[in-house]
Amino acid sequence: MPELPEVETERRYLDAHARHQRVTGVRAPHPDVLSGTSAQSLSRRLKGHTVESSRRHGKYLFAGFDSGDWLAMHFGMTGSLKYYRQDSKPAEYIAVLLLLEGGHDLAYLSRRRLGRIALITDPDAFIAARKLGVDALEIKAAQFRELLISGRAAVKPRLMDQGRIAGIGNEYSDEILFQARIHPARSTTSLSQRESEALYRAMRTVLKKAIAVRADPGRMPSSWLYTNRSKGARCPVCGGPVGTLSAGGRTAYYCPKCQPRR
DNA sequence: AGGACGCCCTGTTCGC
DNA sequence: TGCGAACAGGGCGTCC
Repeated sequence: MPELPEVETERRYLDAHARHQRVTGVRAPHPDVLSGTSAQSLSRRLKGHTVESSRRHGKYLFAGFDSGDWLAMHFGMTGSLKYYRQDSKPAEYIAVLLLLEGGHDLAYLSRRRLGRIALITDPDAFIAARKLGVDALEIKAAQFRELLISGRAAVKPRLMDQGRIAGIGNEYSDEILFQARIHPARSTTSLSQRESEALYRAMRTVLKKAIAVRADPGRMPSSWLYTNRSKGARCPVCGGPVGTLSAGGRTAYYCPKCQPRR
C-alpha cells in the first residue's frame, strides 16, 4: 500500500519524468478523487504551466507548478503515477490525467478510488490544516520518543497515527515492530528508553531500505516480515508461525516468539 | 484522548 | 465447482 516509501518512490518518478513539462490539458475519468476542484477548474489553472518541483510529507505528494499552484496527492490504498506516450495503450484505472506538451501523459491511477487530489497554493498550510505530524524520516530521536510515548495507546496504532508521525501505515508498522522485536499491542507508556531507541532505529532502517529498493515487494530483504504477511506464513527469523491481531481496526502481523508481549 | 466501528471502493481470497 | 461473503486498508466521521 502507498505508505512513505511508495509515495517517495512516486515523487522520484514524478521528478524523473514530468519535470519541466508543460500541461496542455486535464482529464478526469473519475472526478470523485478530486477534492474541492473539478477537471475544468484544474484545466483552467494548470494549462500552459510546467511542473517544476515536488515535495512529500508523510503519505502526501505535492507537485509544484511554475504558477505557484500545487497538486496535493494522496494515493489511498491503490494509487500510483504512470507516465506514458499518448499513442501507446492507455493505463488502466486512470482517475485523473495530465496531458503534457511532449506527447506524453501523466496519469494518476486509482483502482479503488480511495485516493484524493486537491489543488492548493501552499503545501505547508495544507499540512497544518490536515493536522499532519512530523514526517517519519525528518523526525529526530528525542522528538520521536516524546510523540511515541505521550498519552496512552498501543504502540502499533501510535506508529500509524498520522497526526503525530506521518508516513507509516499498516504494513511498515508491522515491519518496524518486527525488527525492533516489540509486540504490536504493547502500551507506549511501557516502552523503555532502549525500546523506543530500537523502534526509532528500525523505523529509519526499514523506510530507507524500502525507498532504496523503490518499494518493490520483490526486492525487500528476505529477512523481513514484509513478504510473510499472510495466513499460515512463517517467521523469517525463527521459523515459527506468524500471528495476527486486530489493532486500530487493522490486522497486525507479528511473530509471537520474536515479539513477546513482555 | 483513545479506541471500536462503519463507510468509502473494488479486486482477491475464503468458506460453505 | 461456484457463488456470495469477507477481507484488504488509509482516512475520516461518529459514538462511547
